[in-house]
Amino acid sequence: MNFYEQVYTVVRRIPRGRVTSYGRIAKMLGRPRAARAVGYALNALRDEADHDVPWQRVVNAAGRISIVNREFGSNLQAEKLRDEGIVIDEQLRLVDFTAVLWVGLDWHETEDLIDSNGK
DNA sequence: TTGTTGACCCAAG
DNA sequence: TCTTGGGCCAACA
Repeated sequence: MNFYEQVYTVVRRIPRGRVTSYGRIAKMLGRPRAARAVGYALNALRDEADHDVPWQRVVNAAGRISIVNREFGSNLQAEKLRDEGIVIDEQLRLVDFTAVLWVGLDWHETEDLIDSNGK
């Protein structure tokens, strides 16, 4: 199981209507400083036609959406999150970030998850 | 092997 | 608030 797959495994555990951050995911995987790599992994999803990873539930540590659309005034990630009931303002900030934040799993639990799921 | 590039993070100012 | 700078990790040429 490579790093990307580990990231996806954790992201799939995020409940609907909740969010977490790149850094937290990295921490769950036992790599507290690999946040950038998590973003890189999610970026790679765009090329995969068929996946069930709720990438929209991952934002940066400040509770803001990091993906920039060239199209003015709309943002795919914001739309998806609003569909789940999350309130986002015009500047792509999650209004109630702390309330919807998914604290996630500790390293130990994540390890088990990856083991049982991995090949 | 080296350098560059990100959907990042955090501390300062 | 916002901008900077330094630090980090993984993929890729």
